[in-house]
Amino acid sequence: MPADEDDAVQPALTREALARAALRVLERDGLAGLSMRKVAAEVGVRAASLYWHVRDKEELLDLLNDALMADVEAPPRTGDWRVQLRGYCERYRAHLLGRRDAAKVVAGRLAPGPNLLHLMEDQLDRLREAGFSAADAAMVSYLLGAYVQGFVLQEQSPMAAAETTGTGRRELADAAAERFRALPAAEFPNLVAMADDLTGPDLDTRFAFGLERILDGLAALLPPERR
Amino acid sequence: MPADEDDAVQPALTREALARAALRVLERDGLAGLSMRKVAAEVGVRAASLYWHVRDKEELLDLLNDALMADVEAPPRTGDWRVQLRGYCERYRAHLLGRRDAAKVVAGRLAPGPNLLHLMEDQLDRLREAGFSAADAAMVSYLLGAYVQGFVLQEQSPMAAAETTGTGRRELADAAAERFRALPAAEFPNLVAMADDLTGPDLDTRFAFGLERILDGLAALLPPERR
DNA sequence: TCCGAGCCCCTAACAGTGTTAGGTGCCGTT
DNA sequence: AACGGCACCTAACACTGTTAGGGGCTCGGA
Repeated sequence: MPADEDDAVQPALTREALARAALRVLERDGLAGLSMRKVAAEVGVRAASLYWHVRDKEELLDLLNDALMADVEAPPRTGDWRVQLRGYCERYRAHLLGRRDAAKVVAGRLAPGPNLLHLMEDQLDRLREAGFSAADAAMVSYLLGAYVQGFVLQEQSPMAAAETTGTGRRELADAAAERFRALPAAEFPNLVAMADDLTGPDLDTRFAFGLERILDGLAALLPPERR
Repeated sequence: MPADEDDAVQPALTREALARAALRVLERDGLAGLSMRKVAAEVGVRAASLYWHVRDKEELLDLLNDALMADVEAPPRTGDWRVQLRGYCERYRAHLLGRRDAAKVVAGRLAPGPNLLHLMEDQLDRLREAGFSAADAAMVSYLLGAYVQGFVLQEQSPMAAAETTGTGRRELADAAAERFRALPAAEFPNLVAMADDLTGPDLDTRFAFGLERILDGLAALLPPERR
């Protein structure tokens, strides 16, 4: 049984090939279904052989983490800082949303790989050019990262649940609203009254809302003529 | 062998007792070391018996999730909306930081338990009182949740690493700065130049920075006289 | 008083997990 | 021709979540 069509192109079993194989397994079976044995099979090898190239499963996940960051496209370098930063966050979110369980893999993983480093470099460069101080730029980068990772982490779990249970996102949101409405009104007056507000707006507009608030807050850091 | 000093106080094996046991195992062995067998042992029972009270490990984690949210103390209901909201986020962060792997457990877990519902209720109430519209209040709650969860998730992983490797946080940050400085300056000019800015400020000030930016952005939603 | 029902726990096992020890063939160098 | 190390292998270990089936225990009804 041919294990992998890459074998012709990439006969050597490198760490990069391992990362790509892990990426395919992740896409197929999700993070919970990603095992050393499956990744090994994907490259046509038995599990123990992976430990020649990689110390741990943890190290393989680090590789996978960087592979996940491979093709995040940076926004065009046109327009003011606000549209560029917005573009960055939107594309980053879309990228994570597009790969299965990406947020869970990325979440809380230190040791940024080369791909992420390039992204940071580019982002910091634009922040400096926009007029943010070095100290502020570093903080802003951290802030934006925390927001979009946190957001995607929360929105991607229901996506996975919807996939496995077969229910659509609209039905899931409606069910959530129903749960809020069913709460005892004496104890949770706001949750009951705001059930629609809490579950109604789709995640795109929720993400955009938060992002615009943050950008508003960042603008106050700049001298008035550069806002 | 006595399994648990709670046995005298709480002889019945309820779901709540299970959640508390899981909490103790989490504190002792971390999320990776939390197994059904260990939780069972903690309540003086064998693993298979847990499945009488709980469908899944997933369901046990839902219970654990809510147990984790048990004693987050709300800030005093004094001062303007800004100090109250800031207090909320700071306490929430401190609470998560105080329990081992809390962020990883909470991250991306849908189905809020009763404890979290009470928190949301209280927070929404204050937002409404501050003058935010129902739609805005719902969005703001979501935004703040994403930010602090995302932030704590990123900062708690190094804490775990520091614990297991025995190195202090300061040394860890210094090592990170060193890695940035060692990068090829032609490819990563900003990362190299800003190494200190990126790793220097401690996480408390980084968290506060992002939070103040967000609060600034939220203020713009309110009519000028209520800011 | 006996009997069944349901609750709550048990043992045993299954398939699968990460990881290590030790062995084996091949390939380039000396 | 012998050697060293690279890159794989088999076999096994301890552990995981989960299920099947069984056994007491207590209760309500006949």
